Amino acid sequence: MRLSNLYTKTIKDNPSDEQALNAQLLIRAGFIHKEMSGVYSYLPLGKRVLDNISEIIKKEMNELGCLEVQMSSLQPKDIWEITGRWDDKKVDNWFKTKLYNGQLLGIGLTHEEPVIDSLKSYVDSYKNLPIYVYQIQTKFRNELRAKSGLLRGREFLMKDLYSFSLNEREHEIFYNKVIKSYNKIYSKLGLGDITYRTYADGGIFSKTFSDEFQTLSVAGEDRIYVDEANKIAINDEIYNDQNLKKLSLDKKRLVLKKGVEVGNTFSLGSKYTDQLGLYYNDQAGHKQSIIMGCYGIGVSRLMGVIAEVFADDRGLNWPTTIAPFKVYLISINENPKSKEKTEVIYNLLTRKNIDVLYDDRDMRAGQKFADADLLGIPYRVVVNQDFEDKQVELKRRNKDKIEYVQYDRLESIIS
RNA sequence: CGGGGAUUGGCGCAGUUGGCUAGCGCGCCGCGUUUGGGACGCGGAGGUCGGAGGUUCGAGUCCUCUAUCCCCGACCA
Repeated sequence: MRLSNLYTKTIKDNPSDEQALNAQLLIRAGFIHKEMSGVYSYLPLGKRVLDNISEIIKKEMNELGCLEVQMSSLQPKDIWEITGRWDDKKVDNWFKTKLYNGQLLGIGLTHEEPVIDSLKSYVDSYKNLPIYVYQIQTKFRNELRAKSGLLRGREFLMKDLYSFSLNEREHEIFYNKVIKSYNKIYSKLGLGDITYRTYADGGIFSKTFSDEFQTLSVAGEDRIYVDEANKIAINDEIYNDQNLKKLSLDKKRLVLKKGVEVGNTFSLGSKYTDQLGLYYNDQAGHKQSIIMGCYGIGVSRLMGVIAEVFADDRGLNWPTTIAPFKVYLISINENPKSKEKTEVIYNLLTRKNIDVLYDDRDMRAGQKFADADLLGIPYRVVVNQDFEDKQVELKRRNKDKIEYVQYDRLESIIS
């Protein structure tokens, strides 16, 4: 993409209505636009990052044998009344609205009820199970207080997976596969070293523990006790001697840190499937309960966390796997010859499916460098008329070293 | 929802004890000089001060209400 085609532009001053680093940088760099508190639009650059994160997640989900769907955001209240979760006293962050005829609707904040309800049309035999369905969809939650930019919004993108298994044993097996898969996802996103599986409260979902995935960050609102050597943690909310013993955690190894919850997994048993009447017939023709699990990953929250933890004083710094573009291409000391060479490189890399952001604007070098840094593009390629034939300058966003390479070698270095 | 802070061109800010045509920086438009780390000069465009009501000869400045944003707390299946 040519930068001259991008309508967003960078700004030097931090917005006055944001304190959170992730929001400040993402707004300054033109990745997101704030619509209101806790609600952001994703602009061309931000949309690419969001899509890249989604793709990584999708790939892992599909490898687990999960099927992607997209459920509705508008929700009828009756199925939620069956489980008691329509009640504002039980679930206090619903957005609710109504049709002109007076019928009440909820705006989706999670999808256990509707996914179960829809499966009733298709599941009646043990032969139909297991079923794993997921979606990446915008969720709406009427938070009392939105905060921290993308970390806690009222409208956000989330991956939610629901599993339906024949029995507890099969559920456990799948549940553990999801945990592994989640670890893979966070590694690919560059967060592997600072993201911990964390024991947490099962909430109203279940009496047992749930698993959270917490990424260490000073911006986090969760307090977790981390066992670094064993790569495990426990949330402050369930931290007590009894639970430590139950989970066989060693108090002496635990260090208190702040984390951002970037994922969670729950074992739901047959609570919701029973309530909503989703059963299967076993081989003997007897009605059996279905064991359910639900598994979330905050996609837009991840974008905020990643922006936050990798940023430096010059701006964003995306991992190569999710950067909106791999290469920021600059031609300076513009003359016809170097411009021509830059065009050649742009076309070459683009043809090789490497995402290049070509800064073809008529601007001074300093501004282009500053923008390359602020946008956090992993590789910067500079063409200068003084360079010999095929030589270009290559610099990584997170390193100071500058190297000079032949441009036909770029592809192998970058990918 | 409790407490604290904020609201002045697109963005970031200043605006004395109420007083004259509401300033500055960034950005934007034009011309010229520049051109490897957010250049410089000259000339322009753009705001009625979040909203409503009130006090006053006179309100961006004072009072009341209200909206929105940020932070702390509570809450977060």
